[in-house]
Amino acid sequence: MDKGWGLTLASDPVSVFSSSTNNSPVGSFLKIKRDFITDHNMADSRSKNMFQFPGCLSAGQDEQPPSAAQEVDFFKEKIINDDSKTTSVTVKKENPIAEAATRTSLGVNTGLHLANTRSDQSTVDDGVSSDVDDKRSKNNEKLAQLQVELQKMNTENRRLKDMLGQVTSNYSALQMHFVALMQQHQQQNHGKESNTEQENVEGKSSEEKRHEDVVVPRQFMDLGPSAETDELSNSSSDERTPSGTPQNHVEDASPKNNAKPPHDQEKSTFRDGKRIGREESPESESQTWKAQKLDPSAGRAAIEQSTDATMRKARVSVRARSEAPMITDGCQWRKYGQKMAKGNPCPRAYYRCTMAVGCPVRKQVQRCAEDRTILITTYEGNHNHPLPPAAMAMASTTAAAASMLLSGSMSSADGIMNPNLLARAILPGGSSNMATISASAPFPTVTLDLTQNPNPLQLQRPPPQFQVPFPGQPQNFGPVTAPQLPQVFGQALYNQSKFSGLQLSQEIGTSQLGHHAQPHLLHSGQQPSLSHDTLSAATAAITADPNFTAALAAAISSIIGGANSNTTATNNNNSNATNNTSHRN
DNA sequence: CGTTTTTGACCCGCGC
DNA sequence: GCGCGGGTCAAAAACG
Repeated sequence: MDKGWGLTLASDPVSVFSSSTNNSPVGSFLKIKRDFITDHNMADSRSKNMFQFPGCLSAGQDEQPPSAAQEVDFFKEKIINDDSKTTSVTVKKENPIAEAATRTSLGVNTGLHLANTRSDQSTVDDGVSSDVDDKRSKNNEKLAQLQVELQKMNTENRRLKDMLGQVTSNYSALQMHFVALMQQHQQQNHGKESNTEQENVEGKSSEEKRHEDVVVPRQFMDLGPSAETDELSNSSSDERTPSGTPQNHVEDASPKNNAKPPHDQEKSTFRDGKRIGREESPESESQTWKAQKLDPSAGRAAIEQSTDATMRKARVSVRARSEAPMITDGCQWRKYGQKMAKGNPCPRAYYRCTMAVGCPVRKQVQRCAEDRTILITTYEGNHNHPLPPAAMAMASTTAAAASMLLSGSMSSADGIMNPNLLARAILPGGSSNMATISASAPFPTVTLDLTQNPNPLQLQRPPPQFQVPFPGQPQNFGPVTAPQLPQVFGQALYNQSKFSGLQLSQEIGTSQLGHHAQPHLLHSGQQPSLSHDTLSAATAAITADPNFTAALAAAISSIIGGANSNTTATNNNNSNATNNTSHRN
């Protein structure tokens, strides 16, 4: 995942600009974006603010050389000084001198700096020569020029800032849009699943379920790199040894817990940390340790680990109608516990992902007490392994929602996210019955309600705010550029439709899920019910707006881009290392 | 025989 | 400090 589109949408200088003002909703976006963009600068104490993201939104941090943080800091100083320079000339004269060494050492030069340097040099020269007053007047002229230049830069900075705000806003909207899409896909899948199972004898349900768990993912494995991703992975995921991990290495790799023995480390963490300490921690620690052995820059692994821990605090609850004991989300789960939850006669089942050793993802499945046809599945954590496209739908959905939740909680000063923002992002149409947010402790939770069908696929109307021209955007978009998007997105939609029985053309304009003709179970090689015509028409409509296309390209690339770097199902260590997103997550 | 599920026990945080 | 509830563990049972 080399193409973090966060990097594309905003370079570091811009991201730094965004860090100065964060009170407005746009500021919230900016802050979110900044976290994505500059989280390579957050390996310090601010790493707690890091959260991973599905796809490669924070992939840049893994690609940044260790000096990247310095560069960012430098820019910060630069900005501060730029601000100050607008008010005073004398300050301007001093700071550039002080900064000159820094800038020179960093190999970064700005026109401003050069001008100041020349000014200083000219001072010396003039001092040697004759007229001091003339020299001063010249200097004043140059300073005036510098001021003008500064004003220009400030203006451009503001423009970039605004641009970034728009970009991040669009990004957020897109992401939640994607979430909504995935929900839709999953919902359809649920409907298909439940119908199928209703037709079968009760006793065969488990067999049916397993059949689906196996067949459905395999069915789409042929999507290959274009659809396969490790969008949720964030921690290096070699084959892990769940136990017997050399914990001393872990300590070394975990700067926060250096002083603590591993056990105390586990005990001292939060409730969630406790879980991590108990079983995820050995795994993650093992990952960290291995990464440290294999990768000299293993310190990032610890960051990733903490990122993962952060990610696990967010939960995504999916409410869906299903007769099956568990919704089919493409992953393989193993039940490790069952409890009777208070206030609900139905037991709550605990599952953990078994698609990869040490995958920290868990989920809880419980039927709704009021309506037992509703199955509430709560996901937690990020997959540290590649997912089949079938699993991607739900995984990316939940990871995106979790990321959104975390980003939202981080974006506000008091840790409470802006629900309006999310509601707008999730539901451009204004409906609010699809996703609810609970930021209450201990775990912020996003509930995606698939039991009611909102206006599906708002993609048909490109949101009007997608007007960012994305100047210079292609630089980091990687292979997924706007002209390629129709193919990519179309393929993605097509694949998703294959996976979940999404009926794009039928969905548009309809609002009742139950009215859909349920597609037959799709088998390998079988065409989905969605025709290419309708698909292409919808794709064309979606991609008609080039700006939306560009933004969507970024979103898509963030999710499926991981396949470019890694398509192996055995080990995605690389992608995890470069995909610290999150997410993904 | 290996894997998965079941289920009682255990741990831990939180509220009283 | 104690009880409660959520979450996890791990031995035993079930399954293929």
